[in-house]
Amino acid sequence: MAHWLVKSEPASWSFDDQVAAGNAGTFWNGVRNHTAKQYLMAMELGEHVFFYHSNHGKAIVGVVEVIRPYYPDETDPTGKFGMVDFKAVASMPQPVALDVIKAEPGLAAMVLVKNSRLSVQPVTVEEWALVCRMGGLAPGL
DNA sequence: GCCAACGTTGGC
DNA sequence: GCCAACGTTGGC
Repeated sequence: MAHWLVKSEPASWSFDDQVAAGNAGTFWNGVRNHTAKQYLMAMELGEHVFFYHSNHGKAIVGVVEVIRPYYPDETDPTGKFGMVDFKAVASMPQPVALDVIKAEPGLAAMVLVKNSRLSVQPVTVEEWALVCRMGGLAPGL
């Protein structure tokens, strides 16, 4: 099972919005970048994904689960990009802020640190476990 | 197919 | 609100 991280501007779509969508979940789109698309396409059913708030927030605030793998996004006029469906799984008891991530040597290689503009990114098993621990979340998630 | 110009993202 | 980094576009 691979792990991932997606970014969302909370003013347009926040983790609270995701939680409000309940177990039925909802689509997550807005990817207009081919690298991000590659990762989005690689997501499999049941995989877990960190939910990061960019700009206002700048913290990993929760975990979502892939409940429907990649499918076309009809709102994309170019027809090139697709989306997945997520449902909220857990919110971080203690959100893990970007400056804390940057200060943690074990997370220095995170894509979030190295390529801050990529909106969908892979997370290694080690990074996943460490961020969960820092956020006060059970590592099994 | 190269590369300059432009647009967008996102941290500060 | 500014600006650096990066992706994309389009002229050649």
